[in-house]
Amino acid sequence: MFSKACEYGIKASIFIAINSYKGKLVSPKEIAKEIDSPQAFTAKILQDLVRHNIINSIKGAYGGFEIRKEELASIKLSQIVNAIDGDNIYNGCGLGLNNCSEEHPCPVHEKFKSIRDNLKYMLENTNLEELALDIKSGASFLKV
Amino acid sequence: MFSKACEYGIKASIFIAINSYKGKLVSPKEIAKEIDSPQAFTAKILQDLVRHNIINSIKGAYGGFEIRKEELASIKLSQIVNAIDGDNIYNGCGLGLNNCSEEHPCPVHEKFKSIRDNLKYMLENTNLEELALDIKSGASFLKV
DNA sequence: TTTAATTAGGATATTTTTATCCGATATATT
DNA sequence: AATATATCGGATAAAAATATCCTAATTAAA
Repeated sequence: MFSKACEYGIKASIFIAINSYKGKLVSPKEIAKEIDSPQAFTAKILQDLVRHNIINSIKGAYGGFEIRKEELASIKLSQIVNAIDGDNIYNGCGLGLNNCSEEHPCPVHEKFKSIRDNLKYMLENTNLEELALDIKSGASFLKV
Repeated sequence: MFSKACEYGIKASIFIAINSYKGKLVSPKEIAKEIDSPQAFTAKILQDLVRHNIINSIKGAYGGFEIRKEELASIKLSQIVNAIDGDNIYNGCGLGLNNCSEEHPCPVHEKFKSIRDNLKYMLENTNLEELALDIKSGASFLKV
């Protein structure tokens, strides 16, 4: 469904969100340990998220990554997915046709429509704050 | 969503299905042209589908690929997807956790559940015959 | 039985994705 | 100003996915 990079990006964002709640900055090292991902590769993804203005980086000593508290509830999963994988997963054709549309549909166009739309709706209506709260309460987990 | 190989596999199967209706065998060359895919790579995928008993090959002169007419309606998209990409797309965790479950869910487990289940249901309840009939009637298209 | 047509399959190449390494740059503290 | 601690970013490596090429094996027809 998503690329490895995107899976790491989502999990990293959630972990950063949890810590930003407490006002704590986190490093790629801590993140990679917590989400069980390769550290250097994860760092690249973090840079990508910074460039897309999804997370914030504080450079230099005592630096790290954070997400501004007031933005936690407004950052949607779709932003992270789109930043890393693009929008093909929820906007593209299921069989890879470039010009698939209602007027010129691929064989699975109708069958995929509701699935794709549900996915899109879900990604656009799930925010980081709710995901972070579930981790904090022990309702969900980032690894193992 | 699916790999390129899987997209080609689905489209190839549909094209073979259409021709098998008429009792006509088709070659990798014809298939690749019709679904707009690289020929040799497509041929590999066809071999894979043969090994999985989804399509049938007739070797030697005047040979080609076919699907037994009586099986057209019973071959499901899920079989093709599973043969080429495995079942991860509709059975695996959205964030790649190995042991994601109701008892130990990833952060998006609940949110993904209905999407994954709908996808699974759709793939398991869509057969090659209906897809082939839509192409034949001009209701859907394999390329461009 | 020879020939031509066709799938099977191994070897290899290319591209993309995933992953690692290291020096440059930035910055808070001493 | 010097130092220690971080992120940034370029170079490179490794693995996986995608794609190509060539020969072997098979088989219908002449």
